[in-house]
Amino acid sequence: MHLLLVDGSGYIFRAFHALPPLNRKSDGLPVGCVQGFCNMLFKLTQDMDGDDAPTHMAVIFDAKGKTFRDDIYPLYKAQRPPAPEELIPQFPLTRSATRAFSIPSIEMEGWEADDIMATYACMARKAGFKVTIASSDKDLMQLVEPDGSIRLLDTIPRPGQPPLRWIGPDEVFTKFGVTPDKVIDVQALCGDSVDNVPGVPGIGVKTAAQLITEYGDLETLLSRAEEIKQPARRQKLVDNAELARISKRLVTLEQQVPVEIDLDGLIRQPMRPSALFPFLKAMEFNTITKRLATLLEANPDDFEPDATLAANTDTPVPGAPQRSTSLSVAKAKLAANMVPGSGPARHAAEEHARVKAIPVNYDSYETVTTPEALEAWVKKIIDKGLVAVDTETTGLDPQQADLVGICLSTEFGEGCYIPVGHRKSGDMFEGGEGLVEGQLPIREVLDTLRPVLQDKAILKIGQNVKYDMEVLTRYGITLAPIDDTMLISYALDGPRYNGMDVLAEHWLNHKTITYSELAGTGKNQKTFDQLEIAEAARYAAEDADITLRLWHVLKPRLSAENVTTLYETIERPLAPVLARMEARGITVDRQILARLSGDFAQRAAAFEAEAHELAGQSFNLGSPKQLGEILFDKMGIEGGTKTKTGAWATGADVLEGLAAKGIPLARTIVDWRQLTKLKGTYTDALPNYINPRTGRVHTSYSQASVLTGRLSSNDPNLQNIPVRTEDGRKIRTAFVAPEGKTLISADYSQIELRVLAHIADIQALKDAFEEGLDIHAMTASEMFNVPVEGMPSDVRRRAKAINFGIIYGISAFGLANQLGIERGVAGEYIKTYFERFPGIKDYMDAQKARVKADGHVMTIFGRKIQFPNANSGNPSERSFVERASINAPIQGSAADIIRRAMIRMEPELKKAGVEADMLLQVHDELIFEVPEGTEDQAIPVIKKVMEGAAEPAVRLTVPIQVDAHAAKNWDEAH
DNA sequence: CCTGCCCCATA
DNA sequence: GTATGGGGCAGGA
Repeated sequence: MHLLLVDGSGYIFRAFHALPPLNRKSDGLPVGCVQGFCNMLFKLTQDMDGDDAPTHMAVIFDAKGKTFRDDIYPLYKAQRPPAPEELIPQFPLTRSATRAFSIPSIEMEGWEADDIMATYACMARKAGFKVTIASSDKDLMQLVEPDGSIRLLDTIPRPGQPPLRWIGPDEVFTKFGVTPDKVIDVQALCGDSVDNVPGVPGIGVKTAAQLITEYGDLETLLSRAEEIKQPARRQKLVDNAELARISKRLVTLEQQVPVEIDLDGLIRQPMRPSALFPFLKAMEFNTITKRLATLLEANPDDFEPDATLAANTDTPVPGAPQRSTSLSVAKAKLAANMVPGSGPARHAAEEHARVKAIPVNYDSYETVTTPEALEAWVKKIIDKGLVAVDTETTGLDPQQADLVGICLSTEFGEGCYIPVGHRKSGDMFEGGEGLVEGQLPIREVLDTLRPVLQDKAILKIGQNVKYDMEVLTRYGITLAPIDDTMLISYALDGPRYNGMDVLAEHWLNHKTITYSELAGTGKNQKTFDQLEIAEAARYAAEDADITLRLWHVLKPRLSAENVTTLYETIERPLAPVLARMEARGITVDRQILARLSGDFAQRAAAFEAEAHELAGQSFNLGSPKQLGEILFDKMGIEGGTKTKTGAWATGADVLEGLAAKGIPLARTIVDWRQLTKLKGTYTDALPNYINPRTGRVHTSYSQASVLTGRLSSNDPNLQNIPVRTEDGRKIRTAFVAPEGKTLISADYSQIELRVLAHIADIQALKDAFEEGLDIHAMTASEMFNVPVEGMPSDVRRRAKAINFGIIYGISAFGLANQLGIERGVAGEYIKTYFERFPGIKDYMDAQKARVKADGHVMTIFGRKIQFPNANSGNPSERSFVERASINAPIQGSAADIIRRAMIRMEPELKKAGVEADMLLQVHDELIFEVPEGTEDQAIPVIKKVMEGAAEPAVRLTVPIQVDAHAAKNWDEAH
């Protein structure tokens, strides 16, 4: 028994590249490839004839669409150009050709041809077959068997070489330097630039083969990577272990594809003139027709050309065996990836168990107070190639806090604390005087550690490393490269377990010492420099120890759960970018804010007096409770609603309603609230955030707080600076460029609607964006049959609300509230919208189904957004999850896009020779500071980076538009 | 002094 | 209808 498997897709591309480009038949259909394909197929069967002729045969093709490999690594084969246009109609024709030759043609959605071939080869070998795979694809070399039961056959003509070249174990060894069973391990390390398999950067086939030969296999190599002598090579492997594991999964062929045809279905059939000649004649392949006519002793004139083949169809050839029609099997997830017992998942589980089993031992921690001890730690770090680092400081503001100590750990269960800034508790007014004795001088410690902290070959692991980076930057140390357990956890599980204490509790079942236990709480809480060194050391060294443990638990999960790409391409590189933005800060004009505060205070006081007058009594306008009682109890206004705790609702929408009903007090309160809000939250608060050292305001971005992947900003929050009202915008005028500089604001136009159009594949929306239309007006025109020209503003406003509603997972209830209309009317609007844009409903239903089935939805860049209560018994909770699951991929994909833009921005600006400092991010907007007069150089670069940020990982099917303006303050630049 | 609630600023 | 952070009030320590 002998099975011949033909790599059909390989044959097509070979035919395409080997033959003169445009060979068309008389009706213009390009068929050059089909012709080449037929010739090669025919020649192969002729060449294989003889004593050892195949008894079974099939041609296997790649199916359209994604495979499980795209889930593992979205960049897989990402840089492949799309198939040439003239090739596209020829794909189905090659299937028809195969069937015309009475050979089964097999392809399955969700799998590559290689997987199907691997499956058949494996099946056949077990059944005692000999297997030949006609392909020169090196990825198939992993299937070669030492006993010769599976071989490849390379039939590409090469000058000076025999037409048929067998590839057995020896040939594989020549190519990869290892036996066939180790080929995947080698490929995992060296990668493949053609298919975009990453491998370990900087490791080629030779090095890979040498490493695998020495360590036996990939997993052993990775677990013992720290033993490698060459520092650079060791570091590459330690850093990129997960990438290697991913690569291995990408190159490993699946041998368990659920094929529908068994081996008996592949028994060779004689060529049948009734199948063959109608096809060949339709294709107008005269030469091969003649040759086959001779061979089969048939007369082609007895057959009519198959008319169905004149067009571009995949109609089966009449008379061809039924079983050989193409298969289309629904994409199924590979069992191997789901089972916890398999490769990366098992590795992750084992690491978790190993780390968890070792209890925290505070006695094992060391306090470093001598140069010798410090040197010993440096040596340990160099030997190990990685270190967990944590800094202890006097406060929480990374732009102000002073360094008090550094903790390190190279081996979990161990750790040290290096105190450098503990102060004596001297007189209480000065807050202490002088350093506690017995600490190494801070300069000496930093100078000793600097080489390892900046060493490219030593990985620094931290929890919320951005903080430590900012502190250390102020002491002249650039911490790099880094890994961050908080960000790894965020990439895996979202913001669910933020904070090291929660992570330690959850993953290690260990309660860490809390800072309150150590330093007290409230206004008497000690700052870190006031703590006893011995006490501080336990807490601090534990931080480093736990961080390293968490890293060992969490890092392997990245590859086991297909999150490596997200982490490596978005989260990890973003942290240093944010650190620099925070360090730069932005100039805020104190005078402007002070003037505004005065103005707002005066006007608010007038409103307050007016309100007391109208209410007929004095009361606290800031108390919703008192206000509600006055409006609805004392004044007896009808129609008030209660909040869920039973208090009167007095929100702005309620008050607007009352004002419209002719209650002047309501309007007065709204106006008063607006002014006091602006004053309290902005004009009074912001000046307190001006850093005395830099004279600027430094917000802090949280990279790991938001479910959808957005950033959040706090202390102060610079992502909610007012913009909608005139008074509000005045606050923006206080955000200024310093002398000699200009601000640039660049914002994505309608990014979320564009993302929606792409994800949900809504042609009407895409067309509108392509044509640069006013999207809300277009929607209004579609929905209400009103021409865009001269459209009343209220019609557009309604459409705009609906568009936003769609993004938010619309409900009739919510839309009615927003527009102040009846529920029923809102329901009709939604119905009409779904009719006009039918794909939207499909998208929404798909997300709802997905979140129920998987417990998560995904952005286009593979960020998973978890909804643990997707199947909650509580109906309102469930509806909430449904709406959020509709919104999350849209908001999240947009968030991923701007994150990618931010990561690329600095290098691209530098490359373009443009000096521009990125200062702020406000979800769809980036703010820069540039030297005055260079705006026109900076803006095009900024726009280009932002507009192209999705590429090449995702090719968006809508244009992305960024608007950018320059001015001296944020209000005018926006 | 801490916490929950209400309200409101942004995308 | 989505996602946040923060100020002020009120109530319970």
